Amino acid sequence: MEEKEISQAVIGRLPRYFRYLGELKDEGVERISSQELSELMKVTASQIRQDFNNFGGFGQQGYGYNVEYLYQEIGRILGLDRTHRFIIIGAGNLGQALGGYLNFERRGFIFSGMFDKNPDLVGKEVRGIRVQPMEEMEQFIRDNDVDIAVLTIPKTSAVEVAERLVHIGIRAIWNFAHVDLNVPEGIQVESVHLSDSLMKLSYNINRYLEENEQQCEKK
Amino acid sequence: MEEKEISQAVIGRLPRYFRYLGELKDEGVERISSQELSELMKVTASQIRQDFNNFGGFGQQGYGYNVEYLYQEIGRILGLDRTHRFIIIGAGNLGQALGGYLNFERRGFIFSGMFDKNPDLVGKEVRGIRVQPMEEMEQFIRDNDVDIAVLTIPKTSAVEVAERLVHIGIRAIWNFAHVDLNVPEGIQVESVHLSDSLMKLSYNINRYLEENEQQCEKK
DNA sequence: TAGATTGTTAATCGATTAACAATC
DNA sequence: TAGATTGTTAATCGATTAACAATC
Repeated sequence: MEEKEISQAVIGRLPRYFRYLGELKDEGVERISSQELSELMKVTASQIRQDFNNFGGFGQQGYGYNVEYLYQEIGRILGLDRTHRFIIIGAGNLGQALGGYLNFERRGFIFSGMFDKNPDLVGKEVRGIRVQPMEEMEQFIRDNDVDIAVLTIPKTSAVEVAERLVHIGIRAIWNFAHVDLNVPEGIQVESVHLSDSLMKLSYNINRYLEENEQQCEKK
Repeated sequence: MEEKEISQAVIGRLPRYFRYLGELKDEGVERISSQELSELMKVTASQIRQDFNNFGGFGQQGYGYNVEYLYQEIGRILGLDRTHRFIIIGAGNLGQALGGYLNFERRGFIFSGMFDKNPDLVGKEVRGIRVQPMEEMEQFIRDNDVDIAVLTIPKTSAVEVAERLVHIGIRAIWNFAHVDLNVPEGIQVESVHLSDSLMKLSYNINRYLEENEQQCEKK
């Protein structure tokens, strides 16, 4: 039974489909064609159909796709029908921001614990969760069936904490530290490198400026 | 004078090169070959050479690349030799986290102003910057030569605020709201969709679980 | 000069788009 | 049945990798 591997390019587009379908659903739209969806999302209808057909036929010839059904199926593919318990390591502003973000809860991501090595932050509460010292992390993960650890700590400590997480058998790491984490196969890492994102923006600003300067010179 | 357009795939890799080269530089490494760098970064040497050669020849046959020089050149390509003034719109935890992030300053991104529509937050200070009411945004952008607006507000207000920013002639938007912003050509938008990132993680966790379940069944 | 390693061209691979037969 | 639109195969495009001549 050979399962074809789905490319990460496709996976990366699923959340966006999910978002648009959720909005359509909320607006009471019942059916949509790949053509209509393509105009809304500014991608090709071909790509939409190809993407969905990686997972089986969700549509019906002559009709299109049922919004509610497709929404649910994509949610299921993304694993949003299961619950995932997560802890946040690093109780600074970013950690607090993520802990307070209620939309995660709606998608089955349960904020279960928070840790910090700074004694001043220990004991503080974020959305009903008390910040604990780092020493209690391993025990807490074991006792509370934690799937995901969110790293909102500086890169200097991130590597070391990641090693502890791997050792205790964490399933996934959502990494906000500005460093690449090397973990064994089977442990999932998703990194959000904010400054990389900002640098890309900077490049595109300046590229645009330069193009315009050239055009002015031509005149 | 036909300028070849650099693909966003390449641009997206530049910040990572920049980061590794910065670390090598700090460690006092003087020269590095594409082969060595490829082992460090876990990409192919071929890709590294191709990427760099989009911008001209930075290396020397038989020698490799000078770390310091390459680091500077990539920084320049990314526009990090210029300063960019940014304001943060939305003074919640995420906005405060970004405002407090000192590393941006080191790269030439100057935190200049902060705005919120909530009167309770107006007047509060984040790293010496006073939160102002939304009404003052346009005047502030005009007076302070602001390049980038960072949106850390809910999606409901993000679309409306983005329109105001476009109207006043902002150059770039760094968007953390969970919505796609449609802006005219020439205004740069870089979106960080945190829940999309979390959903990708969720997919990969569950994919791995399912693969293992299948393997168990086989036995 | 000999060895190393780039810059660059050519080959391969994968992802996107186009086309259309299948079918609701 | 006729029209619409999917699912899927084939064509195209772009990105990655391999190979090697140029050259430091």
